[in-house]
Amino acid sequence: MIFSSKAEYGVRLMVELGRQLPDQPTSLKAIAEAERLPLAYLEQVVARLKRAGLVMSARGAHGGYWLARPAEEITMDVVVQALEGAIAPMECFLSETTERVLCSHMHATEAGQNQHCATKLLWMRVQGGIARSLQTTTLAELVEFSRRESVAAGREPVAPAA
Amino acid sequence: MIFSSKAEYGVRLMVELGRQLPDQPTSLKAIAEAERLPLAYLEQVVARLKRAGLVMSARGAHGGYWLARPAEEITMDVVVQALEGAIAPMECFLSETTERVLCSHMHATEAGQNQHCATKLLWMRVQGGIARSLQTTTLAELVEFSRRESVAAGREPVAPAA
DNA sequence: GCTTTTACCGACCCCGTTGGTAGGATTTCC
DNA sequence: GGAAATCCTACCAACGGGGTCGGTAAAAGC
Repeated sequence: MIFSSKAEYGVRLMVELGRQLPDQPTSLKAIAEAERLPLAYLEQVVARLKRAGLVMSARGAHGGYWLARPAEEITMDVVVQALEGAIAPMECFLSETTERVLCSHMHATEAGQNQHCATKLLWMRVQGGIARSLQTTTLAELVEFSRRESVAAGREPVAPAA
Repeated sequence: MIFSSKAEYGVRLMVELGRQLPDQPTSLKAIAEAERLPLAYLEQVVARLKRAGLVMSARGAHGGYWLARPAEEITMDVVVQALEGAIAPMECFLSETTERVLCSHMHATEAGQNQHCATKLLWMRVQGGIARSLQTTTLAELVEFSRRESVAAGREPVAPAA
């Protein structure tokens, strides 16, 4: 599998926040219940989003999380990167130090020369394909998609206080 | 990481076979030495390629493996699929029984209705991006790429018998 | 027919990551 | 002060990845 459950849960969490009024805190508990996800685990997930500056939070009673920017300005490559770390087709596409993706992908020959290994071309294309699809999708699109679905099902964004 | 070392090794193995004369067996040992890969592990990798009908083999002395079809007719989605199994962005994109990718990605609501979860749109796009890049790359391209590189480095395809 | 070379097969094993849980500390609102 | 929330760290079981090992079967050369 390409993405772990962290990506799945994190994206769903972001969508849920995108459905809310801006700048109004939503508690993790409400989101966990709405999405049927384990609260304690969601805490770890949302921590990554916070470190990446994608969400803001308020502690204490009536606290919670909200989007740091409008959903239109959040592209999914940033979200996924925050949740999964740099995504790359292969190990060697990662520079340990910078966590940035760059392709060395060489191996030494007997003559001591460096040579691009044959798979480089393929992994570059795959990586390009993924990056493009993530960069061209905004959180706002997913929120809109989600709204259409839930209107059809007659579901509220988050269980409102009864 | 998206692909495991099986994909990496397997692709390199296929490229190495693509560099050989057609229908002439090349031993795994030669390939393992040329690519500096563990022979015992390569055996497992090549077994997958064989099961998928991508390579053929002959046992005994002077035996080995060769491509079942010309490299021009082998697209990399088939190769990667053989090595890694069906690739999907998320667990739930896989049908257990068929190993074919199909997206149910629903979850039940309180009302008992099914609803596409919000991430579906995103994963679909990612999957499309990957599939396209794999389908539009042929083994022949990688072989050509590899030849250009090794000409520059003055390297032989596989160590010839001395 | 024996040896060598190869493909083929299955069991095993170490280790890092995943997907959590547990328990607490701290902050804020009422 | 108590309830509701975020925050933080440690821990843990299970799984998959990346191999190794040992052995068997077949084909070629002598």
